[in-house]
Amino acid sequence: MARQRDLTAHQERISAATWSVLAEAGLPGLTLRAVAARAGCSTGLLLHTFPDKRALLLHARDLLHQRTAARADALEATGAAPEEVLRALLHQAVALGPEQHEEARVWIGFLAAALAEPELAERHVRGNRSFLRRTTRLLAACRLDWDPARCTRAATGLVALVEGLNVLAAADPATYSPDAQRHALDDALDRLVGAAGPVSPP
Amino acid sequence: MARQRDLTAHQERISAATWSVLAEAGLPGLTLRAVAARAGCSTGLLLHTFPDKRALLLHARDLLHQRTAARADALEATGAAPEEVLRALLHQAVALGPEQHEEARVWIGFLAAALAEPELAERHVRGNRSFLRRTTRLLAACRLDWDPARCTRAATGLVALVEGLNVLAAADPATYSPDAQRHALDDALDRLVGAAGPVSPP
DNA sequence: CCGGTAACGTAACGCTTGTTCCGGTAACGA
DNA sequence: TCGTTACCGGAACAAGCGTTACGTTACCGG
Repeated sequence: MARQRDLTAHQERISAATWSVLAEAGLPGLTLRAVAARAGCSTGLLLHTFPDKRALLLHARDLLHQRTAARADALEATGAAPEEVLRALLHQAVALGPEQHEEARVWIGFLAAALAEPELAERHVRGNRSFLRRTTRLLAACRLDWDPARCTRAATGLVALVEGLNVLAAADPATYSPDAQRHALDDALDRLVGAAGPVSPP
Repeated sequence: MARQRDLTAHQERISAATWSVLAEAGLPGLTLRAVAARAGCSTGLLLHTFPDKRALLLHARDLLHQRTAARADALEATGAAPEEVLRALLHQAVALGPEQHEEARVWIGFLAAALAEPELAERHVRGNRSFLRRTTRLLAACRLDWDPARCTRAATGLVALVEGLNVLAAADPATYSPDAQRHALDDALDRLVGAAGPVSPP
């Protein structure tokens, strides 16, 4: 036999390079050669790891979804009160630090690509609906007095607010500063699940 | 002398074709040949009307901003109460009908392109800040008891909500239906400027 | 230690892109 | 009516793209 490769490791490294290029150079700058240069390999390895560019994009998109879902699962697994989990979930979903900033840029790139690629659109819809379901579930746990329809409507507003902040902050971080985002998010949350404190005020 | 052209008409028609292609085929499908075909002319005319592709994009972007600004100005010129104007402004900014749906797709395309093109990013920032200023001004007229900082913060949340709804509805119109968007927007507005009625309830 | 095999880099291909250039054409003044 | 002049279409260009095919290299079994 002969040498054997670590296919999963290659996929991960190349997907990471895809994110990096997408965040930095945008959708038109996302070429196989740029990704290969960022990953420190040749275009040959790229197309030995993925059948074509579309598959590369899909895998990178799936990885983005898996990563955010894992973070959310970790938050829920802490066993904290639903109010806390909901607040933490939305706060970490918003673009505060430079790392989440890059993620927002990547997200926009994938979204723009999804408008023309049905397969990418399907991933986007699946991911966002998953986020919306999770938010609805947490909100319902906070407001036991609300019927499911009302929870869904309120959660829709929360998710839209979060994604709007992400999108706007990605393009104008000065106006949509971390403080401004936190305020906007907390204002909306306080209205729904009560004031800021983790437990009900005395 | 010889025949003379209507430069402005050409610019408008070509920019309209640019929107159409951008909304339908996305950013990667936006080629000069596709725009020319949609406008019913040759690529020669495109580059006699605009020096290059970048200038074409910038002009189309400016036109989008001008058009939304004109709609907003018209709303303010009606002389209605600021509560009504604010509500109407945000409702028409959200993607309800198919026409505004297409506009949202175009907006996403420009946004994604702006992440790599500084000149487009500048237009985006200018346009969004203008929208934010207008919202802040209207909100301040509704809530005379609030200080400017609070108005700015609340307006930031409103704008983010509107753009978030637009973005999400463009990719998943089933989940973010017109009804869902209206509810989310009215919920947020009712909290800030009082209940739904155009005038104060009896 | 060495053959053989799988993995990888490289170079080339065909295609499409943005852009340029020139020939034809339609309108205006005389 | 006719010549001139600006305008427009379409072919042609270089560059860059995704993709393919082939040669090289590095590893594992014997």
